[in-house]
Amino acid sequence: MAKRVSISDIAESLGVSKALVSLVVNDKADAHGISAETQRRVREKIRELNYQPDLFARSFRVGKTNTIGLIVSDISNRFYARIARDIEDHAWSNGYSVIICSTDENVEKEMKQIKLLRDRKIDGLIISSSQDNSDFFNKLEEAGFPHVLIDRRFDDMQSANVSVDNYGGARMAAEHLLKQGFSSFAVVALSPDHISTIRERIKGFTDTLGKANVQIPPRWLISLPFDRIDEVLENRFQSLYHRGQLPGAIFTLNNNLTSSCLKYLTKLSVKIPEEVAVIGFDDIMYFEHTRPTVSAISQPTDRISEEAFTLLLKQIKKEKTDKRQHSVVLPVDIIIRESSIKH
Amino acid sequence: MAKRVSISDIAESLGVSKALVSLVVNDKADAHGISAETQRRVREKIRELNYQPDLFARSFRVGKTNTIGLIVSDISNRFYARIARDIEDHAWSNGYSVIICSTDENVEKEMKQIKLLRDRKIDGLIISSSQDNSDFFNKLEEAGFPHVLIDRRFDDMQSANVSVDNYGGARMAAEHLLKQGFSSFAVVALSPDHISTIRERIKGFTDTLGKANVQIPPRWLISLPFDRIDEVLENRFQSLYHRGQLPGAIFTLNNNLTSSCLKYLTKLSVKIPEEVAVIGFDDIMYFEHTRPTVSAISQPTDRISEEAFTLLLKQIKKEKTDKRQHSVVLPVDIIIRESSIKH
DNA sequence: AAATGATGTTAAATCGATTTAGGTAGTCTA
DNA sequence: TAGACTACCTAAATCGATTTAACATCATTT
Repeated sequence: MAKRVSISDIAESLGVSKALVSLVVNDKADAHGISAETQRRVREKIRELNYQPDLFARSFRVGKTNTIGLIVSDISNRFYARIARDIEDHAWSNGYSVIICSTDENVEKEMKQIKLLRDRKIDGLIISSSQDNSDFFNKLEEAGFPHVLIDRRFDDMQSANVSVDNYGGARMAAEHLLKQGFSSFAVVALSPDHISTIRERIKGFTDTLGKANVQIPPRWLISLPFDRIDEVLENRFQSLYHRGQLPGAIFTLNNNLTSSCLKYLTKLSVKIPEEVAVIGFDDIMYFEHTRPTVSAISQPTDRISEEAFTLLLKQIKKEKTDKRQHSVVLPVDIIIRESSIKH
Repeated sequence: MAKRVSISDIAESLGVSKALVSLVVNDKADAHGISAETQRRVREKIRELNYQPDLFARSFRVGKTNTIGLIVSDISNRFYARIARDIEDHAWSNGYSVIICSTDENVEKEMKQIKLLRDRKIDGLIISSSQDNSDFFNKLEEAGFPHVLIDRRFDDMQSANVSVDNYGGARMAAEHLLKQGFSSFAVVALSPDHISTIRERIKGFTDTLGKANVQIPPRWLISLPFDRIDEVLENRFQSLYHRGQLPGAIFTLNNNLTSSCLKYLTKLSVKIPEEVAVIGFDDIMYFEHTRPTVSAISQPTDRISEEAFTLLLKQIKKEKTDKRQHSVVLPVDIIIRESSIKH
């Protein structure tokens, strides 16, 4: 394995200083009055020896790695997979690489990952956090570390953040179901109940039902632990089914939960939407093709990624930003398909 | 933003050398006969000043970054998303981070990404390559750079690699369709036709049909450009449909293609499987819930990830490996659902 | 002829660690 | 008491770049 050519090799073989070579490489030669002829010779030698600057060494020196971190609960979830892809694209076209971490909704793991990423000297972080308050990120903000929270938010939050109108989306879902004439409702949620998206979606839904004087009884507020969604949901559905206590309509709080509901209702031969209607938060392509096709609140993943990356880049480049543009809330759409149409 | 505590700060405040502190930090103190008392003082000071070694500087010095690269055509494709997640898990539990890149089947982009990742001094690379020959990777192998090819393979390949039995899977699909009594067949493939998975799947399918004296006419060999799958497929289906030339059964070569077929056949109100049957390579969870449910050849993504990471780690750790264990081919399963059952 | 200015270049510090070949002081042996 | 040995510790090189202050030359001005 031939040793790599370093800046010293160029300098020595040309009888000039490393400084000069560095200046040429970084296009600062003119500004430092290096003669055109010398620059030519350096460039020629660089080509001749196939010198490629060691980005790692440079990063070490200048303290910038051109790498950002992306932390989400699970990169294989379609919602986050799409966001990851979009962010990767934006990163790539701006010369950044992205390190991806999945937390499994585990706060401790998330903390370790953030620590590791900072040790690795990433330039910035985009994160959908599982934490239950903003303390940590407020500290990060104070420390001036570039970061953008996506998807989930906190109440007294200083950090830049991009989220969607969860409350509004849930309200649309509720209004739609009410208009269809359903009268009993269940919510299938995720169990760390401090997560803002979950809270807001539940609130949007129940508030709207409340206005129509509809309450959701506790047995229909189903909250599933992240790592045992399937198992627990199947049990709950079974027991509700056998007691004849299935609701008229179910609002599921993310695409995984929607899929699981589909799966276990189907397994019980419960007809959707005739016996139980379903509408979910977060739309994915497959809901167009399932049996029945599934109604969902669709989130603009591409815009989330774009806004988040833009906000992050501004912080990294230390551009002055208006704190009011710091917090972006994007609109959602309701996509009505068969699963929520009253028979 | 308070400056970080460095090893010199510890050394100075204690009146010892940086070397000593480093030895203590790296648990090499005993081996170097540093007295227990001194070690205690160092550790105490480290705690007191909350010193955290700069991993980046360390990486620079020792030439290991504890970072690996993962390059695939599209991280938002469910197949790769799952693999990414699994690899990330293995990496995390072994102290590695992973940088993810999507190539969009663009060889030039792939080359640039590899170059960038190597510049960033990743310790190893797992890649599903879009290249059309093994030259580049053979060079990489010669250079001793740790890497594992996944999913796609090359003929005269030196590099470690993990793939599945594409030929066998395609044969199963063909045999199944023949047994169902279908007599005319189309293949929906991806257009860079040098990709091994595509080639092997086509060959496995056509070979098997050939043995039953069935040929596929050119109009039913549909090859779609990666970036315009939907657009082109819709056109092809429309023209076939209007000329009454739809085949009895379609074999689609990956989960995206399967989804697209579903979409555009449905759009034309073509009944699956009554008018056209469908079976796809690569199973995803949703195929259990689509209308109709979709038959597919299922790949063991978890084992692909596991084998790939294991092989990579061995190379990174420079463990002697038997070249015969260098090339892993995993078995696939056929999952028969409604879409391929003859009416 | 001295001062000033312009032009082109470099020495050396620096980033924060790791590593290796020694050095010192005290004790023990012959 | 010289030499060897032990126990502890350190100086300095190194990884590969960037950056800044300063230094030669030589030409021009006063």
